[in-house]
Amino acid sequence: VIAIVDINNCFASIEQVFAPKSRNKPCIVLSNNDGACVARSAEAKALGIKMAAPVFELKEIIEREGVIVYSSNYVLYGDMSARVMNTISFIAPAPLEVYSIDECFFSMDGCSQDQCLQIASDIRRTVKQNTGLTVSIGIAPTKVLAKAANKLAKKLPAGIRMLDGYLNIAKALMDFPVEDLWGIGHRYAEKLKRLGVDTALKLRCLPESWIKQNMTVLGLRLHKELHGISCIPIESLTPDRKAIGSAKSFGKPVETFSEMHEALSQYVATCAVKLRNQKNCTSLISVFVQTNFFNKKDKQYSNFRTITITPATNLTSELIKHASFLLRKIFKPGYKYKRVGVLLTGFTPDHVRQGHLFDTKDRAKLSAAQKAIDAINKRHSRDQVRFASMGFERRWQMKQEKLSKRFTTQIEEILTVYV
DNA sequence: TCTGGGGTCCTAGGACCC
DNA sequence: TCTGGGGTCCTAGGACCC
Repeated sequence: VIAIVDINNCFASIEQVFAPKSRNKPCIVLSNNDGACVARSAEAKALGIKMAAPVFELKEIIEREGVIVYSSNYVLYGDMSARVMNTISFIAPAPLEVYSIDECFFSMDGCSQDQCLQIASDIRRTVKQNTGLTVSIGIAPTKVLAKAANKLAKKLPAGIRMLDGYLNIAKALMDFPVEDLWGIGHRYAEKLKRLGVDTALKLRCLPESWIKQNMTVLGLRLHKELHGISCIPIESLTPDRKAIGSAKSFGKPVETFSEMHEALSQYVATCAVKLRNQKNCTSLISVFVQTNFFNKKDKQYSNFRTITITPATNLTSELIKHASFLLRKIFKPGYKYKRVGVLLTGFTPDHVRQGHLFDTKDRAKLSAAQKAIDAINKRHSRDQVRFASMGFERRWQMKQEKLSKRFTTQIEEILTVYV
């Protein structure tokens, strides 16, 4: 038996915890650059505001209905998420798989139906008390069915739904839209609907051979899970990343090499910290540039280039040097750029790094310096010590006009309460 | 004016090995 | 006349997730 716990309207709900005036009101959270809507309170959903809708299309409804708008504040969401997961882990009978910022799975093997429901309601009550957030809980024999149960739970006042028994499950899947299944994206949904397969139950009734041929082994796994055969195990240990990247759109178009280079250096530094945190070195670095595809008037350009790094490294200084080299190769003047990005792949553990015959650098010394920088930045704030190439003016930085405070992680930004 | 960011996995095809 | 068998690795493209 598998449970999944999911925070309702996660980002919007977190903002509402810290801004009582926005509770029970339509409230949305925007993507980076305040570009599109990525989270909506129940009231905002009721107004018909769609997920991923661009803000300029929502302008009218925002003004007319007094919708409260926030930029995304990942420091705050990350910390609140950790508090929720921590709370759940004290009550859950098994280790959690933290699947995303707002969801976790855990096993309930060995619990009776009553125990499952009791644990679920304990979790709901305690998370609400500890964090002010509401969670929904789905319980079923497989992950795919638990996800479906979770979706159904959101429509119930109790916020908990358990699916068990082959026939009961069939009944629930009968009016479950196929596109709402975990693992069915818009491509497969279109294809299935064209064949008249519009519910989860109809998908479950298709023969395995058809599934395998048209939806690869991933589809096959999903199909078996719908039949109650668990194929996707709970993984409570998070594996190391196989790729680490950063690519953000600019707040305004960027045309100069120097500004592109500043932004790229910043993104490389961010990736390098993550790389060192998982104790890896990287041997492949790619850089890409992009103009704004939505802008039909300006001429468009995009390009990317990859090089192998020998010996593999995780030093920010070296990575910035390689990234600059690549940017110089693909940057063309005369365009209005929207985005620059970097992707690191080809990881090796840092303690078994392959050396290089002609490498003369004193790596022990460079690593020690890097460690000192990381320690300072960890204790104080991010980028307290940084490379000059990361820039100071930062005119390329993303737009975040409605950013809330980092209430739970910066003492200077703690919530003030008037009595 | 204005449309996010960061990931994973699978498959097919080509190059290459002995 | 006629040209094997059993593999690995890499890449691009496409699907998916939150």
